[in-house]
Order: sequence, then structure tokens, then C-alpha cells
Amino acid sequence: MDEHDVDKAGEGHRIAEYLQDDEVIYDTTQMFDALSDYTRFQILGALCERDLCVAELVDGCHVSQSAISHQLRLLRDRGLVSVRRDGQRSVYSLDDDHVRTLISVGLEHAGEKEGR
Amino acid sequence: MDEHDVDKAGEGHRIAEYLQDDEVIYDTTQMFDALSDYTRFQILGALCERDLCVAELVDGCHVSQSAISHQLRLLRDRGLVSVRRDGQRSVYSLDDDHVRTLISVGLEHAGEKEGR
DNA sequence: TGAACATATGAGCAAGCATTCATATATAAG
DNA sequence: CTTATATATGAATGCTTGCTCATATGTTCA
Repeated sequence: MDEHDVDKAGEGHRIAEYLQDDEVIYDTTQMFDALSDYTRFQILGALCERDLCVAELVDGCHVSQSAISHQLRLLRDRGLVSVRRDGQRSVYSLDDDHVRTLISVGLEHAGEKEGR
Repeated sequence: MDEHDVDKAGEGHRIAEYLQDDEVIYDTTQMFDALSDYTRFQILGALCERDLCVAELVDGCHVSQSAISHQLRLLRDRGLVSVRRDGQRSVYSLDDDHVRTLISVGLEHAGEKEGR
């Protein structure tokens, strides 16, 4: 077992371990990929606060209903959001607390670099 | 204040605030984008532990020296890594602690979902 | 059943991107 | 200067992707 104590950000030992595992790396990049698109990030960010139907998501983001639906399908396929029917509406909700944490951390760090 | 309190969904107020700021959102997605590619993630992950020259990065990842150099340029342009010359070598280092944190959080969360 | 509303989906396209190949630059040593 | 080693870069390419348009599916109500 490697004893390189990398305490810059704590938990250095597990990182080194996970970086050996191709599948863990791939899954991680897939999570980040979901968060790397402007539209998808807006969707996920909005869902951090409360569950929303498609029409509400269309209002929040600046793209067409079709574009939103396509991105929602992608997020659904990757297990990041889930849907429930409510009448004619489809109500989406975050299905992965990890994502909520990453959004929080990412936003705060980017926000700090900005004008604050 | 402790930078390590990644409580499940705390800090909700700041998130809502940042989600209003187009530029913060864009910067955040750019950070995630840097982490969303397999090769780039390997590079950044490796640099989490210690500074490395190009040849060492080529060994760690499974792609050509040219591919590594191209990705390093991208990471440099985005301010995520920095270079220093050491003889014939170019030694790269992580230039953004936010990224170190995100890699840590991302890996741990993906790792938990795996077989552990 | 038919109209109105809400969401989903397939095709097609234009733009972006990660890689490779060939080559250029840079540094060191003979 | 010449050679060897290390890294960077430009062009070309094949693949991916996010979008729009048109249309299909699903749901409610008259």
C-alpha cells in the first residue's frame, strides 16, 4: 500500500486507489460529463431546489422544449434524474445526491473566482 | 471556515444565488468539462499526487505523446495546470485546488456506487 | 370521439472534439 | 554544427453531440 500522504485536499489514499480502477474513472467522467453542458447544468441546478415539470424547465433554460426533453432523456438514461407522471405532466427530480454535492462544490468554487 | 464540510445538501442559499449568474454557470460547466474526458481526467488525477513531466503522463495514460500534449495545452489554456521547464522536460502541476477537491469528491462518489 | 395541451422521439445537420501523423521547436551533449 | 531526446503544434479525420424540425405518444376534458 502506498504511503504517499497527499493531504492537500484530504483523503489522498482513496484517490490514489480509485485512480487505478478504469471503471471508477469512467463512471466519474460520465458524472462530470453530465454537468459539463450548459443546458444540462441548468436543468440539474434547478432540480436541486425542487422537483419540476418539463414546462417549468423550459422556462428556466433558454432552449426549446424538444432540446430539454432530449437532455432529460440523457440524464434519465444515466440515472441522474427520475420521472413521475402527474396528470399530463412529467415531473422530474434529482435521483443522485452525489450530483447535488458536485453542483454545490462546483458552483461555490467558480463563484469564488468571480467577482463574488 | 472549514473547506471540507461537504454536507449532503447544505448551502442551498448560495447555490440558488449562483444559478442566477450566467457567467458562474458557464465557468462551472467549463471546470466539469475539463474533468469529463477520460484522458484529461487521468492527467489531472495523476497531477493530484505529484508534479509530473510529459513522459510520465504518457506512461500513466494510454495514449500518444501528441494526444497528451494537446490535452495539456487545453488544460493550460483554461488555467487548470501550469508548466515549468526542467532541462529538456516540461513539468506540469495542478494550478487549481478546486479541481483537486472535485476529483476527490467525484471519485469517492463513483467509487461508492461501484463494488467498493 | 375529437380537440387541446404536455411531453417524447426520430431524422438530419452543423459544430465541436479527441486522436493521429508529420513536423517543428527546444534543450543538452558530443 | 550534429545528433539525440523531449515536447509542442498544425492539419486532417472520424466520431460525438446538441440543436431544430416534424411528428408521435400520452393525458384530460368536452
